[in-house]
Amino acid sequence: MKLKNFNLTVGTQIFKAFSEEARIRILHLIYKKKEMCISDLELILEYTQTKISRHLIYLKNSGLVNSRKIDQWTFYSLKEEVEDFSNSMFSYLSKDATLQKDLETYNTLQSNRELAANKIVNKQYIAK
Amino acid sequence: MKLKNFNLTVGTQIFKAFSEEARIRILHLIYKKKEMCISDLELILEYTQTKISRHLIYLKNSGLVNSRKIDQWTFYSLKEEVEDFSNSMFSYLSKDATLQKDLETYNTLQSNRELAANKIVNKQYIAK
DNA sequence: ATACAATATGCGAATACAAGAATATGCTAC
DNA sequence: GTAGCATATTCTTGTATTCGCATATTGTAT
Repeated sequence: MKLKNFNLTVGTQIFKAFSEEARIRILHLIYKKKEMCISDLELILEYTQTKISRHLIYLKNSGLVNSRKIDQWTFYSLKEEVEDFSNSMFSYLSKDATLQKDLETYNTLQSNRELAANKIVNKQYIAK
Repeated sequence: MKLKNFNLTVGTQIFKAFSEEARIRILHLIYKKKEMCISDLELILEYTQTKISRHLIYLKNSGLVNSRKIDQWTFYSLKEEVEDFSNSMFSYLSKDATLQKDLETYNTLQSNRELAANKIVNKQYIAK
């Protein structure tokens, strides 16, 4: 589903969201993994909790992500309307070393069962 | 021609360039009309000279535009490497009312021969 | 109730950005 | 040389961003 009115105002807001390294890395993981919580992003990106929390709130206020609580975790997911746009953007960035490494780090941590996502017993929670 | 290495660093820089209404409107006219000078942008967008000059220098430093002098005018054009990317971006924004109006204003001013582009006698100058 | 985990927020500091006014530069024409 | 035009730059002001630290909030487990 595409953004209905991608005008100047909405556009600048979305571009601004993508104009920060931390936000791109966060968005990228959300985009690839469908859902991410702060503590997992903390482990993967090695940012402080404050930093990640704030950027996620920024992204939520900008209308790029949704959030929902599962137990003590807040999971953030990409809004349907921006999936198409994000797809374009991340195809441009598909070769970036940092973003590739982030995905590898995710996989390693998941294999080692160190992610919060592993602690969710009922897998239906995670299923989109 | 595509950007060879559209990585995180280059990406955030380009996104930042697009995250400002004034810069988008300027870039859009450059994109559509191939070349624009400050005084023409001043007439069309009704921004101050300082504002336009600064944003153009910003865009040049960010590697999005080229510049060349013709007589007393400095003409700015899109860099080949970002044409593909700009094409995507402006297709998202193709329905925007402000951007459409800017093009109409350009046409009106050009018909009335009020643009600097009209004052260039030798049309070969403008031809890309 | 105490302790802990995940997340959010108030505060303060450093930095970056955007913009106008005035001025400077450089080029053209007379 | 003087005047005028197009553009760039300096100075300054106000505003926005980003971030860490410490603290608050909410929920869970014991």
